[in-house]
Amino acid sequence: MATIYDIAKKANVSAMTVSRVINNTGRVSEKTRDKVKQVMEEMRYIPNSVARCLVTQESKIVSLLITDITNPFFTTMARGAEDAAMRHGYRLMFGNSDESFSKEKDYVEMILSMRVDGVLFAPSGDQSKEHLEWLQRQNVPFVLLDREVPGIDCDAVLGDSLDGAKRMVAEMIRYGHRRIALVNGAQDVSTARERQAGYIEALQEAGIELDESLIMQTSYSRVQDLSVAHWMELAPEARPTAIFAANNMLALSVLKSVRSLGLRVPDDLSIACFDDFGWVEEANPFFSVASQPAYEFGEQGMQLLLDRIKNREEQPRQIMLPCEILMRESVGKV
Amino acid sequence: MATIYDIAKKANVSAMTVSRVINNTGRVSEKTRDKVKQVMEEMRYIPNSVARCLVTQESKIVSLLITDITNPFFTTMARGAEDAAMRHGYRLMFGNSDESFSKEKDYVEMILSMRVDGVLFAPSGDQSKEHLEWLQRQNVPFVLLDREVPGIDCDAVLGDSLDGAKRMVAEMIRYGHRRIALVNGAQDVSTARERQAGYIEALQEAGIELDESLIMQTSYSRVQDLSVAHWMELAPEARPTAIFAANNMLALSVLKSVRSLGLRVPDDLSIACFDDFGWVEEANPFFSVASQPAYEFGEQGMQLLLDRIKNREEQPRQIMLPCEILMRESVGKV
DNA sequence: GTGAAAGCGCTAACAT
DNA sequence: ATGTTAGCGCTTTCAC
Repeated sequence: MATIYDIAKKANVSAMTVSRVINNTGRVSEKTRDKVKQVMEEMRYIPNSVARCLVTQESKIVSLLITDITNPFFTTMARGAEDAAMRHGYRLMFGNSDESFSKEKDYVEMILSMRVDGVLFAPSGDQSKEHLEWLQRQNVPFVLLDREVPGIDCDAVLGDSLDGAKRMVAEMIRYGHRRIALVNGAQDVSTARERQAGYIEALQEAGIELDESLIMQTSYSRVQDLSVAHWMELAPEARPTAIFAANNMLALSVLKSVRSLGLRVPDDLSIACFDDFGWVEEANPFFSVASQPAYEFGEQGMQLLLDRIKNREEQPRQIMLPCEILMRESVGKV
Repeated sequence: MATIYDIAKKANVSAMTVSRVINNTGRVSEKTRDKVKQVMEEMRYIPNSVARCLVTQESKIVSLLITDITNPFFTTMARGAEDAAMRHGYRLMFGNSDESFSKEKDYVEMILSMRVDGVLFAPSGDQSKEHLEWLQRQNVPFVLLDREVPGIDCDAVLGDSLDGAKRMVAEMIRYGHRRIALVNGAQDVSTARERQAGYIEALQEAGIELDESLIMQTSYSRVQDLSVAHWMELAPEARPTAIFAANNMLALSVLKSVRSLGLRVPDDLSIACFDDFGWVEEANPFFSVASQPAYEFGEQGMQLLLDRIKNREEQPRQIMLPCEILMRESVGKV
């Protein structure tokens, strides 16, 4: 590939002049500029951002690390982050940790060694603290998305998981459900803890006694073999009439299991969950959800990150985005 | 951040020795190696891949450019590509062109200037030729995914769009449908042309006359305002009893429009489409689809790409992946 | 087994 | 308005 020296030689100027033309910096005469531009066209010159990054110490690239690229909540978030980055002249590099600590580590290593300017980080869990401290030590700005990490005080865009879960469960209670099961993500993820707390508060306020056996701890990632059979085989009075899933992927796993038992939703069992299904839900409104503004998560997170890159000394800012309770077909009255 | 010189100084060796330790290349005595490793730990050294890339002229990064990050077909493909890349010691950089020529151009520029080792490229349409020729001129290896581009002879992983569409439409005919509408992507995308050809062949073989007014040309990207009202308002004998959507996103748009008209699927109208919905469909089997092995698209595409990076002179290879017809609830018998 | 020198492609700082 | 020099952090080559 052509370098600025190739251009310089052919245009009879110095490399520095070529650099000035490329970056629109410093004074270059109209005539020289045109000549250089013409030669760049001819030789199909493309600036080497690797070399540029090495000297300027900035890449104009920010990284977005999400935990599940097949989850519409995260891909919609990615779209928001992408649009905001582009608007400000930054390029976005996606990474997908797949809810896995070790894949997350791989991506953090890549991010660090590539010297990106900042990271939008949806942590896989509390252990991500290690990775975040790594970023801090290397002085790489980051913003947490969707999930907090205990012990890390930083910029973040979070949803109100406690409130959302509480309101959704309260709504199910209003529909007449008294035995509501919870299928939760792993306890080392902040949103899972908060959604469980919201679930418990809603039950308490309705005077319903908490039944620990109706809580299933699993994982936000695609769970292939999730089964609710042990609940559905209970005696009628012990059997849950509704299940609250702590995220959308879990709701799909629950639905799969329910369907495989030959049961219908909502006739035999109601299902609600956190996070919606983006485009799918819009066309095929089925699940009752506590919906979070995914696009805004990405957009506002990117805004925080770019601010932080400009000014590293500011106080950390936390943004909490509200969620909306949408009751749809999947929850029936008892 | 620490450099190899910082390490070298502290370990009382030369930078070259540090480099040897990092890369496990050349002979370094046990003692020196241990010492260097220890200092690297202490100083939390992270290699600067930007500097390394500048000298070695390779980044060990490949790029995956998809056209819709919210489409499960492409995100599943991304997972396949990611897994295959990781297995071979490459990092993956995602890009999302959003079915837009100009966003695609931005990403191609970034890819070129970052000097990635290769590109897995799902083109936005025939005009992508310009971008691909750009890559060719700069000698960047690439593999086409899902869509061909006329005039570009290269490695590719494609689905059998013609066959899939033909079989799906034939199946709908077998269900008793005679008036089947087609909601298609843009004509400048190879899969849209082929799916239309398959649709037409199936009708011909069944002796059904083609009615041009039952073909709608739109775009694969999320179409907010797609309406099928003009068809549904036709006299009963002219009205389609089924709609074949050329991809999954279009099927959702169709469903949305159908629902807004107060019609039920499949009772009032049947819907089928190309590509399935991944995880959603698995739990909630509704759409009849011509399903493509999305994960394998990514996986095999990455394999082709890494082969190509190793050996640039080989003949171009094309892989055609079969698709599977899955009849589900959304198509009823007439 | 280890080190010194040169250079990857670019830009910042300082000439002219 | 344009050019020269130096150096970003690393590896390649060659010398010891």
